[in-house]
Amino acid sequence: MPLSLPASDDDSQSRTQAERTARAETRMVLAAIALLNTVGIQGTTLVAIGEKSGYSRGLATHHFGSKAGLFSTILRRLSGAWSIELNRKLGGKTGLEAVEIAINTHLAYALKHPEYIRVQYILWGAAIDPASAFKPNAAEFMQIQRETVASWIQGGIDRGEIRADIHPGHTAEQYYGGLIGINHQWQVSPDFDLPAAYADFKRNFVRMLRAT
Amino acid sequence: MPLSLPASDDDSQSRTQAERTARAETRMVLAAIALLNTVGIQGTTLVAIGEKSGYSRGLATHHFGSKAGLFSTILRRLSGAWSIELNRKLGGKTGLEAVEIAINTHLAYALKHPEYIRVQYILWGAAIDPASAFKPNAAEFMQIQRETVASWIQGGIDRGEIRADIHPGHTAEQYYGGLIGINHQWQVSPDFDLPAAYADFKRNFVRMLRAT
DNA sequence: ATAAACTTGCTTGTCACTAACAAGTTATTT
DNA sequence: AAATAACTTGTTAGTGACAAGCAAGTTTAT
Repeated sequence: MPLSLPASDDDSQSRTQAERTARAETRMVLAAIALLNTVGIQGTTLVAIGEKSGYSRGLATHHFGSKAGLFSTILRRLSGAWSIELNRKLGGKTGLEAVEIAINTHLAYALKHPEYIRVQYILWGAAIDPASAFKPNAAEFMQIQRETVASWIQGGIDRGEIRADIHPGHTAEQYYGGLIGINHQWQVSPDFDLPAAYADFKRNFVRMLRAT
Repeated sequence: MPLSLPASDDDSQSRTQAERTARAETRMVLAAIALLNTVGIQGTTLVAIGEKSGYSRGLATHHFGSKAGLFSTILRRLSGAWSIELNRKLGGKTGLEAVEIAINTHLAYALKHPEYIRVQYILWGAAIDPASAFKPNAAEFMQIQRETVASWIQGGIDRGEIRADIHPGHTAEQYYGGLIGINHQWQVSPDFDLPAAYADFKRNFVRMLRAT
């Protein structure tokens, strides 16, 4: 499920129902991402999404059911696009190498697609809210990511390149916590030096893992 | 500016204007904290705050000007209460000891006042939004906290107990990032083991700092 | 093959609720 | 008692959500 529209997105050509729906959803998701980046959650109204994407004011509500449903869909799409990118760069590697590649890919992705990362953190931030309907969504994604990281670490331990006294699960939490915290500060503080923070984090984290 | 009301908060007694205003603000802030913990940002309406705190539906708007003004006030109050607590525990210490005390105090505070920490992270989460009016508020608080942490680290370097090749500013970012990330995961994942994550973080962070 | 019957996608109408402002009322101060 | 500050009530534009209707696409019967 790619995030962008097909290259030739010509209007006024016949489509099957499935294509029509997919096209409408993608266009609305893209409109919502653009709106979230400029006018935030409050400003991203269901009416504005429908109209900005070339449909009626009612379609977003009809299609996503609710504003929370829309955000849930966006998070799923963004997570999917990120997973594809990461796996492409990883190529099945594990251990220290996987950790380093993952951190590098995180930074590169944040610099290449800041509008995606920004939306991801806007929505993750909103997911903390007790009434957030897409909290399970965010929690599940993090859970899966943590388990992936833990498996890399376990692989490194098995191969002897990562210290044996490290707990993969807890360490994956530290890994993800570090990334979340760095990105959070970046989003809030306009002059935050993201590359420097990533470099520091990578150096410290790898040094902590490495077997002596 | 304490977060709670004075011990004897008797009704129907004469007050000065300043007392009246302060009492109203504190009662509304407490009502808002309770509402944020249960029904979230959307559910925390200005009408509900006024009525829950024993006033009219219009007072919250009148007093805070806007919903963002209310949240800004809450963040200022929470930050103030936290700073007092931290300085009480620190007693002017710096270096490795200060870092360890600060992390311990963070955990203890989160366990003792989860409703305060929760609101802090709900609002910090909302501060990521591009349209957030209290983003400067959150950014300033983090900035000050980072500078404080950097000064502890500098003190430790001067005394030779912290490695000299460490950059205090960048390391303070890593410190705060770690804490933010841990708390974020705790807020989103109900079964997250906060004490274990704090223990891990403290061990790794201190080991990274310590001069060999 | 084609047209009617049906299904699904999309639009318009409507309603309860909210933030915000303005104007009025009550409490404190001088 | 006049003036000022705190608080309340009246009102409005705008939002999310739902319901009913319309149009495009798909299936089935002849």
